[in-house]
Amino acid sequence: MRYPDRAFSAVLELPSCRFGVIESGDVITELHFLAPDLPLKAPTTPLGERLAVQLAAYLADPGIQFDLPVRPQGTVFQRQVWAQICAIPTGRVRQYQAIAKDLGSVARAVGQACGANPLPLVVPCHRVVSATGIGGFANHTDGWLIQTKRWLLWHEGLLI
DNA sequence: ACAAAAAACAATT
DNA sequence: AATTGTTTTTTGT
Repeated sequence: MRYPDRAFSAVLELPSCRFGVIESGDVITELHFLAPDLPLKAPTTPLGERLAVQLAAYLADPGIQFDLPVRPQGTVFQRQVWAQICAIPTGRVRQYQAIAKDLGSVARAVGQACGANPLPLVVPCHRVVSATGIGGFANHTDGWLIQTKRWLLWHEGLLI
């Protein structure tokens, strides 16, 4: 997996892994799931602090919404997919197919756009699943990343 | 440096 | 195993 060259302004803790934050100026530009064995790093910026607070709130109650200044950058198609994903309410899932149909595209293209999502969790790409199973996560179909997707769905009451 | 071609991809039938 | 749409990487000029 390829990590960005810029440094994380904070590395927070999730039950199944770590969660890295990258910001530029006054907005968050990227979030990344990181391997569970990485060292934590306390937020060094007001924005990182704010995310840490909201993350803690989400861990306590999956119903809360993230409210952060973000700058999503991507192609037109990717932003359309991300907009569809943002429209999925907490505790609900949607299939790649369903989103593809709305956009006049195909499921596989939607999956690829999900993988390109720079703001996982805030843009809840974990709520998008395949027709036959759980689908992939962060460009993996197994390993601790997919475990993280399972955990998130479970946290929202969608899996046993 | 650019345009074209090929390959890759979180899927579905 | 064939196919889909989009993005990324490779190849040719």
